[in-house]
Amino acid sequence: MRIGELSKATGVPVPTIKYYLREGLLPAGELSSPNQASYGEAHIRRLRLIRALIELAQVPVATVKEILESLDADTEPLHEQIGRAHRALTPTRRLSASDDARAAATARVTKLIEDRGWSVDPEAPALATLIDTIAAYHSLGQDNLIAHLDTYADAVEAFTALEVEAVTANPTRDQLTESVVIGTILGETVIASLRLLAQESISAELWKNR
Amino acid sequence: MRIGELSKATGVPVPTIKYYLREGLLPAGELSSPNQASYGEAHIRRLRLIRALIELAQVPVATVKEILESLDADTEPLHEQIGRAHRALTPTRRLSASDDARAAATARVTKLIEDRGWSVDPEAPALATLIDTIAAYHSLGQDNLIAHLDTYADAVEAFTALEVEAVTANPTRDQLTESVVIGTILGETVIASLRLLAQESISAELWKNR
DNA sequence: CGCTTATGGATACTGATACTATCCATGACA
DNA sequence: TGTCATGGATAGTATCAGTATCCATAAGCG
Repeated sequence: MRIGELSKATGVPVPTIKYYLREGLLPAGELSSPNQASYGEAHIRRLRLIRALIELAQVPVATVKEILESLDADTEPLHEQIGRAHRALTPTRRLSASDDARAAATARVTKLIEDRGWSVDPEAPALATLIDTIAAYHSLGQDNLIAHLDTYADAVEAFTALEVEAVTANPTRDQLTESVVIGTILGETVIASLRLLAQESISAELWKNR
Repeated sequence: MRIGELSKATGVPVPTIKYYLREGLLPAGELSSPNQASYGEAHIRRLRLIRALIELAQVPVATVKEILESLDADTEPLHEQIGRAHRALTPTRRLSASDDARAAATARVTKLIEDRGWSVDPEAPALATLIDTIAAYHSLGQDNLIAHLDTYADAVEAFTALEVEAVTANPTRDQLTESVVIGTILGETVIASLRLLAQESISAELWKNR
């Protein structure tokens, strides 16, 4: 397959494919001569994955590169490989809060994790994000919403076990790690969309005549 | 309060505040003379909200502006005002898929919505995003993950009713709409973080020695 | 064989986004 | 009275995600 066909097969413009090649998101095709390379099925798959991450999940190109690199690093132990992908998948979203707001939020989150018996790396970026977000709720005067943290955690527990299980069913290691990435990222989009639809539906019902 | 104090109170640099004023995110202070304005508590609150949306939830500045405008448009009926804010909150994330993949995804999603008796505007951006995401799962060979769509929907239903209820408890209309915005956006961050933590915890347990 | 078109590779350019920096005339305040 | 901050305007910057252009070469067609 030549680059033009790869472009047709995926709907990605040729210059964009060249850009991804330059950036190392896509492995180079097999060169048959200095200006002729051929691409295969793997390139189509990779390109689809790249587009899904960038367009649907809004993952920055540099992060996509990291993720793909960790996908291809199949020499290290599985849980480390996945951890690396996972870390790349977690955006670092921070917001400086006052010290005591942070302390309170940290306490709240620590308690939640303890109560549930989760084993969480204290360095996990998602942990910092969660704490900052709780602190932000507080500083925005929305403490009443923090009260529902356990409801969120319950709901999350309800599907996470199934997600991990579904992913584990993959026969090969490559497929497993790829499923982790896709499941983690696209799953977030699915959950967010469902939530918005459910909110719309419920609130339309409730506030019809206010 | 002068701009320098506003800056100190919120941690936002003065030039950035000026930028937000220029962009219309923040209402101008009350001018006491051509080069002297005073800002109040409302400005602090507004600025905190802006920063939370931008930093934590990665909402683009232009969207923040739309959101704030809908917050301030308290002449229209409540559900319309909220609908407008809600629409601004929903990022339009699209990915072109093959026609039959889209059709299948649309059917799947329509069925889900019907089964649950949700009333959803067919124009809702979240709907298009959901359909595209389902189609993307398929084109990435992850149909097995689509099987869990109902599990996600169950979990989402579990907290959405409570969320809407919590928000409804707000005494004034202004507070209610602001809560909707904060709850919708920060809630997403909370859910995403919790999910990542839960995934990490469960998968660490499961794949310790693979 | 010749001609058009596509290709790989390199380099340069673009448009959007979110700030920063600078400038200036004026005003606050010590 | 002098220093500093301020409002307002305009210009500059860094990053990101592509696009565009160029070139020498190669493929495919008649």
